[in-house]
Amino acid sequence: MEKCFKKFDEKTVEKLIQTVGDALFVLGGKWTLRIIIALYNGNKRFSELRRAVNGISARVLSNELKDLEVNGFLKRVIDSEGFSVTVSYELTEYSFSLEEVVLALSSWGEKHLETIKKSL
Amino acid sequence: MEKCFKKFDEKTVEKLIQTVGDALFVLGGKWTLRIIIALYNGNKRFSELRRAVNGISARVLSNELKDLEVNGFLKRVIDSEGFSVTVSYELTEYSFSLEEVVLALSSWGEKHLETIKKSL
DNA sequence: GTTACCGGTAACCTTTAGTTTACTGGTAAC
DNA sequence: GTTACCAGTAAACTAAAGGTTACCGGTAAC
Repeated sequence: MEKCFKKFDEKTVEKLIQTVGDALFVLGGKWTLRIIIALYNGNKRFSELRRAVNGISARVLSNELKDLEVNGFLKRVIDSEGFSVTVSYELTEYSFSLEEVVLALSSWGEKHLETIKKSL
Repeated sequence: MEKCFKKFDEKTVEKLIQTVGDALFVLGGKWTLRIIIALYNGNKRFSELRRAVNGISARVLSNELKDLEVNGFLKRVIDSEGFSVTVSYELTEYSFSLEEVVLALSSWGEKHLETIKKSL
């Protein structure tokens, strides 16, 4: 039960610490992944995102969207064809490289919540 | 290239946002996962952890270890058999439910770093 | 013409996370 | 006996993240 867990050697652990750290540096924020996920089922406008990502303030959403654009996760799409200009946000292909991460976090988060509920 | 990404419906997205949020609430910190990973290749003592998890201060490590123990990720093991008492930290089985998350984050983090290097 | 939504921005404030420095009492090596 | 490692802790601080309130010009409905 104990020794069987020692499956990683030192070098591997060192590398895992580094790469997981790199990933969390980008994705570890409270809102980053939630915003990306909210765009998984199609483009959304600013106010739609505010509703989808419950609890986020306009200021934070605005800042996050800028960061996400700079980091290549989404594009700001301006449509000036109609009477009024509309802005919407569209994921880039790069965002979809996060699918594995999102699914792993999601299924762990779900199990974790169950575990907590049982222990109460 | 666009429509093919719309593979999640609204309900699914809503649930993903929730569960990923729950997971990040526990794991999203700067140090949490790094400490857990550092223990993957066997128990470590306080000062060993400080060295393994580069850059962490004693205070933060101490606090994190308390949280991790309360949340059931590790046990503080006191060995008073020798001449001097030694303390070490041991992962619980529950920590190993994180393997998928760790591997997903790690491989994404690695790819992300390459992407950034190329774009410079 | 007033009310409301849209896509934000600015200024200010609070909370959380993390750092630094200094210190503790005990063991052990030189 | 002094130097150093061990496992931390306390206090005081800084930095970063996030929240609150108020506001902007524009469109559009009633």
